Amino acid sequence: MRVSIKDIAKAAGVSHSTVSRALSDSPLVSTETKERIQLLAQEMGYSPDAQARSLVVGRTQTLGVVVTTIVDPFIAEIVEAIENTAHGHGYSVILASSHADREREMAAVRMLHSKRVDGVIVTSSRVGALYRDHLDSLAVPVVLLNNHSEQRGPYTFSISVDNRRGGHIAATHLIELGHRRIAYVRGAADHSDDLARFEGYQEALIDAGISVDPALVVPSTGRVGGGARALPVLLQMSDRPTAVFCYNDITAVGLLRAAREMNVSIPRDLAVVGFDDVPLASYVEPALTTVAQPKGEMGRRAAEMVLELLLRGAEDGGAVSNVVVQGELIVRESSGASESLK
Amino acid sequence: MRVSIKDIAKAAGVSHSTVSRALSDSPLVSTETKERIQLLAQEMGYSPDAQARSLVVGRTQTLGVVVTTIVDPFIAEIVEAIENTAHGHGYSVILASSHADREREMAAVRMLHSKRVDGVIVTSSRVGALYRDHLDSLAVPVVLLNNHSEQRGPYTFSISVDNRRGGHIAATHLIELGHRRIAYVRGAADHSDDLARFEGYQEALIDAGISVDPALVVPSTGRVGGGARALPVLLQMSDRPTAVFCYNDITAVGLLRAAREMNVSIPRDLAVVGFDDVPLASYVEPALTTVAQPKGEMGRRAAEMVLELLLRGAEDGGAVSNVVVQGELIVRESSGASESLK
DNA sequence: GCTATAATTGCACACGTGTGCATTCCCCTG
DNA sequence: CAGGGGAATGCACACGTGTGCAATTATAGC
Repeated sequence: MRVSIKDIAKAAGVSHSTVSRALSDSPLVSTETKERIQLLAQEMGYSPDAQARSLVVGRTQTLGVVVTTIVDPFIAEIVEAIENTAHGHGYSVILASSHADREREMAAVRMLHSKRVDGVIVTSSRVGALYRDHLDSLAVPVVLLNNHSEQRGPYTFSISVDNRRGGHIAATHLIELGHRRIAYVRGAADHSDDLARFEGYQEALIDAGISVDPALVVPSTGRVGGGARALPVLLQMSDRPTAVFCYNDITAVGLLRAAREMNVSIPRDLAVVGFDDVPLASYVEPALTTVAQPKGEMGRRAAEMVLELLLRGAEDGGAVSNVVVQGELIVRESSGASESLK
Repeated sequence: MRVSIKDIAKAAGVSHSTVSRALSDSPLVSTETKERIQLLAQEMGYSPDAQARSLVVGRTQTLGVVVTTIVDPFIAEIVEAIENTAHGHGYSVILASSHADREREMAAVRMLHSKRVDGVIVTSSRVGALYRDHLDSLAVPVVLLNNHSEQRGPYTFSISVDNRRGGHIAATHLIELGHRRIAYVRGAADHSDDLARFEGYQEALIDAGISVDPALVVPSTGRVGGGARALPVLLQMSDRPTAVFCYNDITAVGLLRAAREMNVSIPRDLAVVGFDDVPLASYVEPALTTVAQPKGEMGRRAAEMVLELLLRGAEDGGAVSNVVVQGELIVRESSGASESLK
């Protein structure tokens, strides 16, 4: 049988109130009884019931995390950081995968609501207006990570990477290596991330006095196959590019693989830069130059933001502002020394 | 303000008991009031409090999952499967990372205990006797995934891959390709997984009438660097092996990378087989032949096992037996057509 | 119309914990 | 010695939900 404070109270010959106070180290209990009760609790194998406690104090010390899938190493790293900082503040994490399915996303929110989580973090979801309302109905602070809508509700805040600046950094890197004909392989059609990275790429070219050639922009899918199919398109151009910036690492990896099969030497024939810094990027051959998203930082700051909102009380959230974090260029082999231009 | 069944009761002019029954669709309530109350509940935005409910029914509909780190894609895939089947049965998952740290492992168990999870799944932890006792003190079914101790407590059950058979399959594959001098690169020194795979490897050789040459067994670390360092050792042997079975994929990947730098052609000069089937295995060049652990199946069965134990009642767990799942050989390029022998 | 029975609803308690308030006891001070 | 005050403890209620039992009402059978 599970032991409650009442059992301890009976064993110690005091009321359950005294036990409750003794275990929370209240100054209202004499030192000796406090020690006696604490010892007794340990002997009897007492474990406090978090449910009962949170029922009365109104807090569960629990954060809800909604992901599309935990299998994505990118997301996993964020969740890891969230779990770590949550743990550091005495919070635990309840996980829900949505699989980008509207129905499951709703179910997840309902579940988190019922479990009375103190706050929610949602990663990489395409948060529609409807879903956002649903989130707001939790009446609990919500932090959106890399979401694709800029809206902000009374309870929702966001953290996202500066895609435009990231695109700028990537293109500038190639420009500084001496490239002037730089292609861009796009992501999925309606993706706002893609748009921002593309804009950054264009700005970098303009800043360097290079005119933007629409012919160098090839549409793709954001997946491995898309990257592979993009390479021949680049090679068949009349005035070939000497470098390419890919929407994301996965696209770049597909392109790299195609390059090997077609005997195109990277970076001698074509310099390649990706985006995200997935684990694979450093394992691939040649290792991929990329703009790293600070996943750990994003997870950590998301958790910290929720915790701060919890401290202030949700209604005072006005003082907390959305956060934009910066990506970092990681130079590896695929952008190389650019021998082709020397 | 959050709305409870009492609020609904007041609005409907009935007692809270009737509301409770109406919402759980009890036959004790007339159809019309049932409908009226359900409608009212929806209008008022009612969300049941899972805490309060589980306080009285004694179940939280929650599973605790303890992992070393969620960043490991191997573990992530298992957790994904657990979350999916748990969700399918109306359970949610609370996640705790231990980082292989004894202190955090203990903290995780304490936390799960307080949160009153109905069951626990622990992946890839080196469960010491002390820790096992700690787990048993939860008085809740516990399933250990790929744990390294065979012990079984009153509440603990286990699911693990058949490492011995996996090693046998890997070695047999190489033998069938015509190899007779097959090396084995070991894992970390005290790892029981390594031992079992090694035994399977030896048995396969013996079954094929090939004598086991201790010189062909090289110690390593189970990490990338260890695999890289193992290659020169193999090459410097007087009677060189034509194939090598590595303790795990990571070791094999390190070896592959070293091979590229040393201009050793895989699989022409050396056939390579790994173990685990990490995502990287299919991306690496040449793609790695490996023995896949059925991660999805393991996660799913772990969750199902816990749920079944929950149904039977924990004390009747005697009828549930530990499970051993089989790995599957996935032939890719690194074991190739073995041209070197023709 | 009366009674037996079924249908519907409310009362009261339980789950385990926290906390405001009253109570008791003791010691100190005037 | 009386009174005041502080320290320590218990009482009782609250949190939101489920449920056994009693109470009330409606229905049916005669």
